[in-house]
Amino acid sequence: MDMARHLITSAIPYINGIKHLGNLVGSQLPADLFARYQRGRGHEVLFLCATDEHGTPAELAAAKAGKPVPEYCAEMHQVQARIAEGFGLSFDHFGRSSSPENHRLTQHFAAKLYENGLIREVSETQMYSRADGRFLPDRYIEGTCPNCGFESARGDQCDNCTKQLDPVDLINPHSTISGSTDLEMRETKHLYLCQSQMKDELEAWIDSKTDWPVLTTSIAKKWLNDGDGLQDRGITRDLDWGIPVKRGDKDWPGMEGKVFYVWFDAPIEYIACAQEWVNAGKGGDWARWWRTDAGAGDVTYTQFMGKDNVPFHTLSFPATILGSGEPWKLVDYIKSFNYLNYDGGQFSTSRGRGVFMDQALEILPADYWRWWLLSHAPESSDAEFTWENFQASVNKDLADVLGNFVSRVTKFCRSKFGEVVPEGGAWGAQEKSVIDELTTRIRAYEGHMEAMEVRKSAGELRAIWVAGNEYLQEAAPWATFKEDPARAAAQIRFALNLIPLYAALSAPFIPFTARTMLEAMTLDADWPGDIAQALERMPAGHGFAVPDNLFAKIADDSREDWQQRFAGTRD
RNA sequence: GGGCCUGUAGCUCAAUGGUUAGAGCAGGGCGCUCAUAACGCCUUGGUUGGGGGUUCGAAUCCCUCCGGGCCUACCA
Repeated sequence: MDMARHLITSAIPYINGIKHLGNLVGSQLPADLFARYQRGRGHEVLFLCATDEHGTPAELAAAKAGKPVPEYCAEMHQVQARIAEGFGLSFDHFGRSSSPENHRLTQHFAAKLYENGLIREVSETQMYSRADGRFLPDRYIEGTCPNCGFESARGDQCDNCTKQLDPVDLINPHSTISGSTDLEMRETKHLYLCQSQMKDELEAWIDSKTDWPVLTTSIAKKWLNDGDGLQDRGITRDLDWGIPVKRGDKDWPGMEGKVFYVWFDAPIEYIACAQEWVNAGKGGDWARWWRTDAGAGDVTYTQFMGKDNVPFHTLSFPATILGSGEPWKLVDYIKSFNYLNYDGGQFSTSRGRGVFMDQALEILPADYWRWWLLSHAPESSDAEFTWENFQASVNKDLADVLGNFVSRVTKFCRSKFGEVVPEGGAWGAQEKSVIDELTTRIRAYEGHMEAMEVRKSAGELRAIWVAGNEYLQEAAPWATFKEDPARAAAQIRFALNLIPLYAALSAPFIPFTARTMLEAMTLDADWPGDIAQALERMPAGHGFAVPDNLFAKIADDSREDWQQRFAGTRD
């Protein structure tokens, strides 16, 4: 097989707090699924993610925690890194958008864009809060809606009547941070990225991507063509914490004290993260992944993200890369996801509603979550987490279909032949028939995984597990053992060999369990090419151990407890 | 307001305009006894949100109405 090279990035999670299961299934988890699959197929993979650390919310969260921003971010990065590890997210590097590498690279891109005439200065007025000592983004200002009278209307939009607002329109405006009404419109100068100049180029590029998910292209087209078309975008902010506005390593006259906007520097971190990966001693050459003049021409680059991130990845970031005039690698495929809702509503951090990543790992192993989330990934529309559905899927798919299969095979063998692959007999028509079915299904599974059809992949994998139980029922080694022990030995040898096969195929979904299965069989993972051959990996005499039950069922009591615990404070 | 997505079995979801709309779960029946009372086989269940249209043929394309969701450029 040709060795391909896959660059894979997950949308980088914001530093402000621990993410919920909806965030996880929208980017990091499917990205990990794809990365593990491509590695399993023997391809070269660079899988990158990072924390997105700049912006107003980070500064406010640090202030609330009573810590300097750099310290707060460093701590939260560690927290997120540990949780990611707990979920088995197999990043080659988990970087930080505040890294020195990203500072240099972001300033470099700004210089190139400036040289190419794609940056202009704009003088504008923005709401300034004297009490808070800072400019406030529109949504940090609340007041009474001039249209409907709603008293908690945000400066960008009224949550009650959904009309778009300008903060100056609000009646009795005040800061949501301090409550202060001491606000004024103050003049400030900012840099804008001239995306509008690149509209045609971007549109032609989007149009060429006919295989992208509708969700991705429809959002991109909307931004390209809505109203007056693609608008130039401010890429600087008046904040303390961020990447100082410079042209390369030179000062930018008139922009002292300002930083780049987080949505300018965050995607650049995808590249800087590869440099961090090298500087951390994990890799030798980042350019062969990112520079088409240094070998990245044969790289396939895939991005994973929730739908809210699509405009930045389809338009702003490509504009940055193309506008630089340098040979950077552009994304080849953007896989986007809808949202996961929680039990009839949205996940809510402020109301403590829904399950967050740290809590999930406290109550159940990562594979339980990975399986449910991936097999219900919100691909075609928003999806919904309910505890009943979660309980049913985990108990049926994992415990009954896969876990019990491994249990019944290994325990039967131990009681009749000992913990060693039995000798005798040969495969017949039944085994041939199973090999044919598995071959068909595994090739279909590979097709779905290549296409990043997550739910279809999960469905096919489950059918592959079911085939093992069907075989046992038909072969009935417990019956043949009485008449023809050699035949039973061949049957159980065949069934035992399904275990490492299943482990290899299942590893992208449930890596921890897959490892347990392989360790019990004392084998390494090996992606099956020829299935008949793959089922000869454990010959007669090969020792194994009966593993503990792979999955515990979720009891009704536990489910009800969790349902209560994570319901949050409703209204 | 505008745009996009979505509505299919009790539940979660499939189905390049082409046989009788399919899976899993749940429900019912039978079988098996190796296994975590697990597994296998069979089976009930549909006016594809409503109405109209195009077509030899519509879940699929068009119009309209109803419901759900998302986005709408200063949260990230």
